[in-house]
Amino acid sequence: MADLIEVMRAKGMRVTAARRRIIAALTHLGHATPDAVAAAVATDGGPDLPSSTIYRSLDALEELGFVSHTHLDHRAPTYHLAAHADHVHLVCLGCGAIDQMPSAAAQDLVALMQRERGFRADVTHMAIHGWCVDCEAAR
Amino acid sequence: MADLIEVMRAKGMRVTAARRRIIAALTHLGHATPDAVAAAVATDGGPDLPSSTIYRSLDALEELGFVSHTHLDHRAPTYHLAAHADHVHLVCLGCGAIDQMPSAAAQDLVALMQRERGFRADVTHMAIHGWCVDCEAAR
DNA sequence: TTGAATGCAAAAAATTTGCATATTG
DNA sequence: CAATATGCAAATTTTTTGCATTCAA
Repeated sequence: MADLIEVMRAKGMRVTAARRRIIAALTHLGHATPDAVAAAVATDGGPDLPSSTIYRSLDALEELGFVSHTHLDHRAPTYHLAAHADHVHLVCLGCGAIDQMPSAAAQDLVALMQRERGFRADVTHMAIHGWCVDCEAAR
Repeated sequence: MADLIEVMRAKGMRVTAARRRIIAALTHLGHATPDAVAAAVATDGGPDLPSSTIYRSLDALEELGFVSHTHLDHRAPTYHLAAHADHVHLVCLGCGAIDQMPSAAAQDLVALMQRERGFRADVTHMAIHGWCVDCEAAR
């Protein structure tokens, strides 16, 4: 996190209280929707943050590369720190359960995309939808 | 599509004009946001469909398994017919370009998830984010 | 006939924007 | 001091819901 602060400054981006609190919330939550981030910072002792600040901060941090997001469920974008242990999400379409596997599981796919398309994929936190053992059995 | 109609009836689901038009729009468009579907049906000669009907129909068709959706970009869910040629989407975080590769490219990953977690993944139309050759070169 | 879907209007969510003010570097 | 970010209010955009009416089977 110390380096995150460094990079923010290096990029001319300001290290404000709001951003520190949002980063702290993400660190603590792991993954969170903008709404969940708002709820989290609301309980850290500081004043509530308007949603505009939440959105703008997440965007800024994402542009910087320290935060990214995926769509785990139907509607909400889920943000997380890039430094957060990287894994892919196995989202069950039946019960909604979310399992994880190390991103390395996708290394062959990544290599293939690189080789055939010159595409440098970021499969960190990628969401893969399907059916978990239990729901699959029930079908 | 004939079988789609059959299955709809078999499931006790009704084959209405609205649904036929929405299916036709998806067939024609390939991928489309609810908004794009609305725009498409608005030009097929019939009356405009209220967004509530668009949403409810897409949900119903998705539940049936004939339609599914992914999140290609930041905000909009993109729907497509399950029968639509299956591929994974390579979405560039830089320029937004969307390339495709056959879903088979992910077969190793699918096998791994199956083997280690009993998870039956549907990688059809899965979105993979990253950087295309050009944007990567520009970084 | 009768349950399923539609259409419409209104409500609820989610996200974005403008602008004056406060803060950071 | 100058540029950047915040806070707040308002506007957009997107999605959902209730309910009377219509339609498919």
